[in-house]
Amino acid sequence: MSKEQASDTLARICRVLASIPCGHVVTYGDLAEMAGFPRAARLAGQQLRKLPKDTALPWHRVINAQGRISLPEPGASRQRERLESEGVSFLKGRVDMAKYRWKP
DNA sequence: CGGATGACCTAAG
DNA sequence: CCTTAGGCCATCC
Repeated sequence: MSKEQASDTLARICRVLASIPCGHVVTYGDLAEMAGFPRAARLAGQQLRKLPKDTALPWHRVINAQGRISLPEPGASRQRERLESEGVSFLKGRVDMAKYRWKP
């Protein structure tokens, strides 16, 4: 794979990421699929890991299919705070997917 | 070029 | 609810 493609992959992920509405969430699998990479959930995480910590993109709106934070501390706390601050509540450590999952 | 890697997913015990 | 096992995919090294 050339560098060009790798860079484009991140660009695609970011494009979708930026389109996620405030107060909603998507799974890694969804993000990958919407970016054009069906079944490449792990790729989504790998790409998100590249984002600078001060990015303006809503990286916090991405969680795993179980509705749980899939990020090691201290990131997990920061993600949860951001989500709660925009209206996404947690119950038993999980997000109510049926209610907050964004599906266009 | 080929195995290792990871912010994953699902089913099953 | 926790653990194991198998599958997946592009990128990394």
